[in-house]
Order: sequence, then C-alpha cells, then structure tokens
Amino acid sequence: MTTESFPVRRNIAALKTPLSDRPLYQQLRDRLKAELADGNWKPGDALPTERELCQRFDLSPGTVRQAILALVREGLLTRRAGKGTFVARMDPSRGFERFFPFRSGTSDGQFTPDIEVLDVHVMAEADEEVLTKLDLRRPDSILSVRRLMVQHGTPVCWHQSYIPYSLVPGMEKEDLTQQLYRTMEAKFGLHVIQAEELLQAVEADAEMARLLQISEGAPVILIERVAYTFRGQVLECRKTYGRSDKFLYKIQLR
Amino acid sequence: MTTESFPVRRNIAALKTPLSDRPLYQQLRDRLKAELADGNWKPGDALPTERELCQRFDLSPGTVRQAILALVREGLLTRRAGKGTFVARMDPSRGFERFFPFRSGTSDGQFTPDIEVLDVHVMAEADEEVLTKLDLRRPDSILSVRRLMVQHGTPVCWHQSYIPYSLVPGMEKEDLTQQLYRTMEAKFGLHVIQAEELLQAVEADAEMARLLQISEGAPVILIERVAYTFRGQVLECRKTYGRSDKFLYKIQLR
DNA sequence: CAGTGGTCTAGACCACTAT
DNA sequence: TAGTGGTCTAGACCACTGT
Repeated sequence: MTTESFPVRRNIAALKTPLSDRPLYQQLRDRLKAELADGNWKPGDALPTERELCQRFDLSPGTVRQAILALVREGLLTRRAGKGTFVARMDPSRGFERFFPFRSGTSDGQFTPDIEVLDVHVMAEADEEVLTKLDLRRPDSILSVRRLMVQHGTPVCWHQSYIPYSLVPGMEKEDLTQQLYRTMEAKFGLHVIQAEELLQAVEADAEMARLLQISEGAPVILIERVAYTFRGQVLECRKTYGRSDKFLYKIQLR
Repeated sequence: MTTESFPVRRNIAALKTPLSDRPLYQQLRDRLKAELADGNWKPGDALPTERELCQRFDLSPGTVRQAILALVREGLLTRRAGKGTFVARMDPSRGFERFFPFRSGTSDGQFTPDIEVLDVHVMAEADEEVLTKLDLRRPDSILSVRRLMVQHGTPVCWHQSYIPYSLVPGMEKEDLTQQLYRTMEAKFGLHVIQAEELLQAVEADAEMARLLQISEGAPVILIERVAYTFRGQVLECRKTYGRSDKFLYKIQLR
C-alpha cells in the first residue's frame, strides 16, 4: 500500500521542468524547443546525436526519433544522413519562396527582385496599431524600414516593415537590400518560424500610385503580415502593396 | 556465386506493382494511396487495422505505422484510438476553413454564408482556358455553377465553377446550396485533397459590380482555384470574386 | 575508418472504444 | 471483455559522410 502520490507517467530529466503527465517524446520535443527558444543553439549548429540524446535522457532510439522528427516537420531542425541534426536556417536557395509566395506576372518563374531601400529610421514611438501588432505592452523603440521591389526595371511591390528595435539594435546600419529575415538570423540570431498574412484588394492612393508607377485608384493587393519566432514572439509586422498586374499571390491548400 | 540479379531491397507483396528499391514503408504508403485513388475504400470507411496490415504484408508494426501516419499527415486518413483508421472525409465542422481561408470583415469569426445559386447548366463545349485548367485533352461536357455568398444580407463574394461532367453526372439536380466538395464526396465519392490558388486585385466590371452591390471600378479580390484529387487529377476550376471591404483572405505560412 | 541518420524488427504495456 | 490506436523499448543493419 502506497501513501505517496507519484506522477502517472515517467518524466524525462529536465531542469526547471515541472513533473508532467505527457508522453516522453512530447516532453523531449518541448525541452529541445525550449533550448532553441533560449538561443542555446544557433541556426546551423549541430544538435546532440540521437544516441547521445538516448543516453542523456535514458530513452529508446524510437522515442528520441519521434521528438526530433516532429521538430523537423515544424521546420525548426534539418537532418542529413551521415552528418547530423542541425538547427534550421533560412535557406537562401528557397529564398523568397517560403514567406513570399509570389509570382510576378503570369510566369511561374523565380521572383528575385532588386531591392531598393526607400527609408530606414528608428522611431521612439509608434501608433497604437503597430504596437498592438508587435504585441508590445509598453512603448518601445521600433525600427521602420520601407523598401521597393523592382523586377526588370518595373516596380512590383513595396512594403513598410516594423521591427522591435530592442531585438535588432544597430540593424539600421546593416545592408538592407537583402532579405530582412536573413539579416535578422545572421546578425541577431533571430529565426522566423511562422507568419500570418491577411490579404485584401484596395485602391491605390497617391503614395502607392507614385511608388508603383500606376494611376491613383487602380487596384492594389494589400498584404498585412505578422512574423513570429519561438513561443509566439512577434518579430515583425509589415504591410506590402503589390501592383495587381505584376504581382500574383500563389497558395497551396492541403 | 549468384548469376541471378535480385532487387537490392525486399518488396512488399503488391499485385501489379513493379519491383521497387524504395523503403518498405513508402511502398506500403503508395500501395494504400493507390487503393484510395481507385476508390476501393470510400470516405468514412475503416481501413484494415495495424496488426492486420502487419500480417498481410509481413511487416513490423513500426513500419506499418510509418506508412499510415504519413497518410494521416497528408490528410487522407484519420485515426481514433480504440476505434480504428478511416478514410478522411470533408469535415462539416471545419466547414469553410480548409479550402476557404476567408474572414468576413475584420472579425475573426466563422464564415458561414448563405449560398444562392445563380446559374447551373451543362455545357457541351468550353473555351480553351477552362479545358486547359481542367486538364481535359479532348472536349468534354462540363458542369458550370455560379453561386453568390451572402452574409447578414450583404453579398460577400460570388464564384464561377467548372467541373468535368463525366465525374459528376446528374449533379445539376442536386442541392447546390451546400459546399460543392461535400456534395461531390457524398454523391460521387470524389475527394478533394489539394487545391492551388492564385490571388490578384482587379477592378469590378459591370457584372461583378451588380452582383456584389458595389460601384464599377471598385477593387475586387480575384481568386483562381484549381482543385485536385488523387494522382493530380483535376476536379474543379473556379474563379471567386470578393468584395474587398467584406472579404479578407487569411493564410498561415510555416 | 568511425560516426551519423534512415530503415526495420518484434515485441511490450497503456488508454480508449464498443459490446 | 476484446480490439483499437498510442506509446515505448532495445536492439539490428544499412547508406552516407568526413578523416
């Protein structure tokens, strides 16, 4: 007869982790995810091998595998046979594909525009809408970036982007004609793992018309994006304005 | 010394299947997928249990599991502990969510519009664009459906849909105020498993303006969709026109 | 060569479901 | 109670990688 109450399920050895009744592979997955979130490993770093994790947490290969493959499917890790398991990085060859599901014109070709920086500055304050989207409770400095995408000499879209400055101090001095997410990863160790987009059609106002070289009132596609890293932390909010005749948005639904 | 040449890898017992050098779990996955494609099981039907599949193909539980879970992730199967593995069906509760990533207005609520059938007819011929999209080599009869979505008395969007009539004979007599994909599944055993959408912003012409109760030239979001079933077979192509002030398109990128 | 992930085996016990 | 999927074990052998 036992008087002590024990957790129903065995727990993996994890510091600071309360006893859990969840499956072991989920406990390990969350533990690894937490380490990634804390920045203990940086993009491109190698994780411990399967066998090492088996020993460290006293688990079977199958259980460890289940945890790792879940993170691979989430896009946080990549594996290569014979080499190891690594923290995923923004893949320059996938380039604009992952978070830029665009096609220019009707061709299915690559969208590899030239990027022109229109304006960069650090704002001491921002309006309520931006603060809300960035999920900043207190007013904080914000980096504002405005860029124009030009393909074959024709403006295709432009965007206004806001990033919490405390996450990217000094970013205004970096080369911003590259993908912003690449720079944020390479220089600040920030990893965009998810984004949400809201699309609508609007009429071009004077500024949009000027930048996109179209007439006022012409239809423009507006994409509002919020980009997240681990634990739902917001890294960026952005509004993109696209010329409807040069800019298509392609999506696969499953 | 062997003079015969053997396949490098063992093969599962599958009729009509050429010898393969692919992993066993992939062979089983493809075999099950082929049976689904051939309509041997219909949406809602139970598959053989894991243990049955182990016996039938002389495989280990882990290998069978790997094949089944891949199909679950593709959305073709669902599993319930204690019950079994089933062919996935269009989930009415997910309703418009899966293939209709819309939000009406700025609210994040459900999009559950009333559907008004504007026009249904069977066409003996169709123009080149539709034939190409439906991937019909030879001219074939095509079902044309035009419907209007109304929410709270306000028209939100309307669409023009084309379906190869040979796949849905008699569908024009069905109740078309429901989700088309539900009807196609329930009455014709057709299962939409994937769709591709292309979005752009356009100006409303006279017809769009009339149907959506907006002024000519107002911005309208145009969504061109092609819907597929197994093996890349096209089930439908559709153009949806949405009122930009009542109709948002929301996407998660990962 | 040693070490990695990829595949596969042959079971075990559990929680959940329906009868 | 019998049967299902969910979890977990404790290995094996393979192909691929870099030295």
